[in-house]
Parts: sequence; structure tokens; C-alpha cells
Amino acid sequence: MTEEKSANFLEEIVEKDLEAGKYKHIITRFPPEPNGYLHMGHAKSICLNFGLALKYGGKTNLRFDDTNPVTEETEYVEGIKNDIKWLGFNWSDEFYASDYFGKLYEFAVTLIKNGLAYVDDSTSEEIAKQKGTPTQPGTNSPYRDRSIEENLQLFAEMKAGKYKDGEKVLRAKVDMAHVNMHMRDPLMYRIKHAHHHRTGDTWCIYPMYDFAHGQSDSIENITHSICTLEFVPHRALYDWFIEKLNIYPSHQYEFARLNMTYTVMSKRKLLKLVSEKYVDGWDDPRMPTISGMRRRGYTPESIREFCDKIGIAKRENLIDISLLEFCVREHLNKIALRRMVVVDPLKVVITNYPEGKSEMLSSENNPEDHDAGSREMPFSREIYIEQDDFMEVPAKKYFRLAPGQMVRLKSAYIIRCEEVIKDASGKVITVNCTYIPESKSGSDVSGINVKGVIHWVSIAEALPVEIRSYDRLFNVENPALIDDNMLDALNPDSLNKKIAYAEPSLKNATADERFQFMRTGYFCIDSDSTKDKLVFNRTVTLRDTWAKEGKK
RNA sequence: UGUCCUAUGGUGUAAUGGUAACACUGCAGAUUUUGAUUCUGCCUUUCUAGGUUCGAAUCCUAGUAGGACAACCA
Repeated sequence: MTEEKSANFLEEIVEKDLEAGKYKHIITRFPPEPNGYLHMGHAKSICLNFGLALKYGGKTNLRFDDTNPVTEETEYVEGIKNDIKWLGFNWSDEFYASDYFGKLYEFAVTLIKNGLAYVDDSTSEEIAKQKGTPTQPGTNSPYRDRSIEENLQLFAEMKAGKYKDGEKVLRAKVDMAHVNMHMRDPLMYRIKHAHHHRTGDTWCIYPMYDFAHGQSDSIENITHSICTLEFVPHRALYDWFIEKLNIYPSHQYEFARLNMTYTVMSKRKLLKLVSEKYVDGWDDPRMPTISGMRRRGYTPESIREFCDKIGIAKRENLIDISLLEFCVREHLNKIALRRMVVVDPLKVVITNYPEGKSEMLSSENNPEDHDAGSREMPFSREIYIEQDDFMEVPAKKYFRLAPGQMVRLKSAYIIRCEEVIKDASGKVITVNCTYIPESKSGSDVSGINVKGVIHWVSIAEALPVEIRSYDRLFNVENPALIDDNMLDALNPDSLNKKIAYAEPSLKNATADERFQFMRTGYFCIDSDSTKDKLVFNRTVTLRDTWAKEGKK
């Protein structure tokens, strides 16, 4: 049953390493910085890193890259852990780069002792100037040739808090003329008198990414350290530190990050949307964050399937959001309970159905899953149908309700439109119909075949609920291209709230259930929901080929 | 006018020197008590030029195009 899927380039590397006996088992890691919530790009990385360990036998560590106390918070740590678990993955060990601050300090001292690092008094502007440009070599800092003893003392003083923020830094002594800018005496430590979410005020010097990440990988014996393409130029430095320190040789590999149409996938931009209140928090259902998608009703299965389908490669990509929608529909179609909810109501009176009478009709919960059983819903003389399901002057190929035409009410009777009642402005307010008693679902002996089947809800028992429909956050395919003014491309109609009329069984809906409001879309209970006011999020619409017909 | 990375249908991804394929999208049709689902079919692909080879999407060279790199961010 399991069809052979060809390996991506990272799987090939792992397979080769394993075959060559380079490792007995692999160790990967997922290294988020706790300065924001996880998004779909992280989901891709999580599926990759955990997936590799699962597939080839090994383990994956969760390691928070918490080397910048100014932006990092415990709230994010908890959010990130929650998201990973929800996606369905379990980490082997939970580590923090801050666990290694002591070790890292020793590494730095070692490099100083070997003449490979020095304390620099230059300002950040001066250092930037010294760096040169990609096409021009840099120049040496005037402090580059301090003695080892002096460097040792100054670095100890930095640690001891003798200097103010920015007054001094520790730099690696590599090569200011190196063609790779990252090798031009990169910063290893900077002074920040800031409170760290885990180490508190123990430290006032903090290692830079380049002097923390690779060393952390090495300490944990990570065999395959996988990151995104923008870190390719860092690899030389990654290897340089490991070599000079003579520590466990972890190796870095890079793959292309995920981009999706009509959204942004950068923590910085997502943070801007949140902090400037263009969305309602990190878990706003319009956000491509894991928490947002969870709130919107996406399932972990569908996200994992998506990550599997998009593949892993090294070229820039822009994934069509419709692939994600396909994945979630595919899963929800199998598990969602079918319910009838009228969003834009039009009153229908069934004139030959006795006043005051009502009957319970049975309807299956999921035609894809007969074990899901059925539920009952009331039928009576006055019902709501969808405004779209009636046309006074029917369009071509329209097979719903129209004067003189018949439709089937799903799981109920066939009705025929007899009379259209309008208000003073000419707007249709009620449609009078007759029903065919012999056409009852399950015991239809009418012999009538109608093409149209529509959903409905009995007015007397209808449950008013709020439904929130979401559209794309941005109006342009790739908002990242208009970096400086991405807000101009925000879709003003990305959120639509409405009161709809639901069949009464929905009263008992729970947060973990998934629903298909028949002919409308997939929905789930939103966290804003209360006992008195149910709120549903539209996860995704159903495919609608009739709507496309209309656009032609 | 540097170094590095990348280049296969509209979008992704495969083919690992031997007939370019799979998925999504789009289009058409069948079935359908959801215009859903399911099923069938169709459209559309190797950046360019040389070279190696019996044979190149694949290897080599050059070009072109796109991306990354000059934060005391990660």
C-alpha cells in the first residue's frame, strides 16, 4: 500500500551517511528563536527535521535559540512547544542555547588563548565600515592585534559588567579580506545589560547566532543541522569555529524556505501585522501561523500532508495556497459532520403543509463514513433556504428554485415554487411553495426526479449563530515583493462576520468537532464562542463549480 | 562590477547518462438527494549556446535570468 516516494536531497544525504557508517543513528534539531509564534514555514522545517529522524531512526531535539534577551519571551516558548505538539511531533530533549552560555564562554576564552579572537572597542559604525563591501575587502580594526593577555582581561571585564552596552565586542580573528563577508572578523559576543527569560541577570554578554548555533549543535552531537538558504554563507564560519575549537563536527545543510501565495511568511512581517493590529493576534485565523490555522480549523494531518506534498529542494518557490486548501478539504471531507446552515436566508412557506405541524427527519452525518451515523432535524411549514438558491428569472443551467420549478430539500421533500411575494421595493421576501408528500427522503414514491438539491432549516427551531468567513490576507500573489509597503496590499475584506441560521443539533457542537455546512464549506467552533452565542470559523469553502460558471 | 546558491508545464516536485512523470490549478465530461465527494479525459514542461557521449533534464564550459551576502537579529 505504501507507495515508494523518491527521496529528497536531504534524505539522500542521510541515506548515504548511514550506508557509509558515518553515523549509527541521526540526530536533528528544531531551533526556533522564542521571539514570535511559529508559522507554516516552521511547519515545513518541523516536518523535515522530525520526519528525517522518524524515517531513518534517530531523534530530534527542540532547542530554543535564545541568545537575544531583548526580543525573547517565555510566552513564545510555551506557544512554540504547544504548536509542535499539536502538529503531532515529540522532541527527544528540550534544550536552550542559554543552557550553554557557560560552555560558550569557555569556547570563547579558548579562541582568545589561541590568538583567534580579540576584544574590539570600535563602534558598530566603525565595524560596519571595516567590513568593506561584497566587492571590496575590509580593513583591520586598530584593536585587532591586542595581546592575548589583554584580550583575556578585557573579555573577563566585559563579562563582569565593567562596560556599557555597545562599548566593546568580542570578534573572531579570521580574515578581513575574505571574499565571504561573514568571515571578516565576525562578532562573537556583544554586551547587553538585559534580563534574559531564563538566565535572568546572570549574564551581560550574549553570544551572537554564529557563535552559538553551531556550537550548540556540536554539544548536542547533531549529525544533520538543517536550516534555510539564507544561512549558506554562514556555513564557512560554522565549520571554522568547529575546526578551531576541535569539537564534534556537526554539519549544516540548507533548503529553500516556504513561500505561499497571498500571504507573508516572515516573523518580522507577521509581528508587524499583530502589533499594529491589522489582525487580531498571532492566532488570528487569517494568519499563516500554526496557531492561526489551528484556530481556523485546519487539522494537523492536513498540514503534514501539505508539507509532504510541497517537497524539499533548494530553489526559491511560491506555493499556490490552493494546494493547502486541497489538503485540508481532502481530510475534512473524510471526518467532518454534515450540517445544514442557511447563511443568507430567504423565507419559504410550504402552503400545503399543515400549520403547527412539524416532523423530525433523519439525515446522515457523513456520506463518506457510514459509521458516523445520522441525526434528526425538524421540518415544518416555514423554512429558510439560501437566497442564492432562488432566482425569479433563472439563469441558464440553473437547477434550483424558480417560479414553477422544483427542487429537493436535502433529506426532506421535493417542493415546487408557486408564488413569489415581494416588498414595496420589489425585493423578494417570501416564496410560497407546495410540497409533494410522497417525495419524502428514504421513502420517495413520487417518481419525480429533480436535479437540484438544496439545504434548508426550519425557522421555528433555527439556531442563530455567528459565522466568520475568511478570505486571503493580501490582494497580491506575492506581498513579499512589495516589502516596503506591504500594508497597501492588505485585503480589506479578509474577514466577514454574519449571523446565520443553523439546524438545532449544532447547539451541542464542541471545539474539537469539524463540520461541513452542506454546500457552503467546512467550519469549526471559534474560541470566542460562548454558550449563548456560538461562533463558527469557516476553515475553507467547498469547491464551487457553479460559482465559477457565474464568473464566466 | 566579487563570492556563493538556483534554473524541468501556470504552481510545486520527480526522473540519479537510456521513452520527461506525479500532484495542485485550469478546462471538458460521467456519476451524484451536497453544482461537494468520486471517476474519466484534455491543456501545458527540461533557460540559451557550445562540448563530452551510441545516447544528456542529468556530466563539462560559457552565457543569461533569479536569489543570498556589507544587523552589536536569528
